[in-house]
Amino acid sequence: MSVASKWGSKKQRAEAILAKLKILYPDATCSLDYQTTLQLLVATILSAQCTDERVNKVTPALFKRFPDARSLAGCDLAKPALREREELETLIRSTGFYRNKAKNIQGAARKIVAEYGGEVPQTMAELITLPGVGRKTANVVLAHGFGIVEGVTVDTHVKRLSKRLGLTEYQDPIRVERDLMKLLPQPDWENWSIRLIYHGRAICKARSPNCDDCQLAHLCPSAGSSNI
DNA sequence: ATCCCGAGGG
DNA sequence: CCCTCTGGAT
Repeated sequence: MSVASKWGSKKQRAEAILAKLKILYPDATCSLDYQTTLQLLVATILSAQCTDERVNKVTPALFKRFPDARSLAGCDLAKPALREREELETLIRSTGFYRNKAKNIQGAARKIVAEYGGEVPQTMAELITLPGVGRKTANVVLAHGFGIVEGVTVDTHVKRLSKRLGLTEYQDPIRVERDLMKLLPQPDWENWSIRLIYHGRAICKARSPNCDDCQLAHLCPSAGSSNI
């Protein structure tokens, strides 16, 4: 029996999954800790290939030492930039990829100071010109920082679960995003990602998905299968 | 396709 | 030991 005949159309199933997610995770929000949009941007860059829990362990000291774009850019310090970057690297070291992340955070901060008056720009086109900022990071900053939903945030969890749920065949995040944008109502794009991430962390884990405890199993073509 | 990178789980 | 964690640049 085909997936379509057993579960209805892809779009119907997507909306049924969305409705169930809203019940399962009614209060789901971005789990990164931050006070300003700049801090949200920095925390999101740090979250690459790293748990949010770990990011939240380093950001209190990080944001105390470097509270805004100007301080991250090194403009208000007499110290040479290299010394400053080493200090930044030390503060974020445990998040992994720390050399690239430090370089990107400082590069992004400098560009924000030089070209945007120290304020995080509010468009996708501008955000993705910042070093270390791709479409995923830009979507997070736009949605949570500015309330602008231009697309669906596709990270490792959203990609994995959307594929397991039979809503896309692709691996490429851009194509996954395009499929999800067609299947889901625009006002739900952002909360879809947040809730799917919660579900991915708690139940539909990358290595060993807990299909026995999954409230979406009746809507999932991969449930109980080893073919995932 | 490959590299960057540490920490935690199994 | 190997895999994964809210990726992005080359």
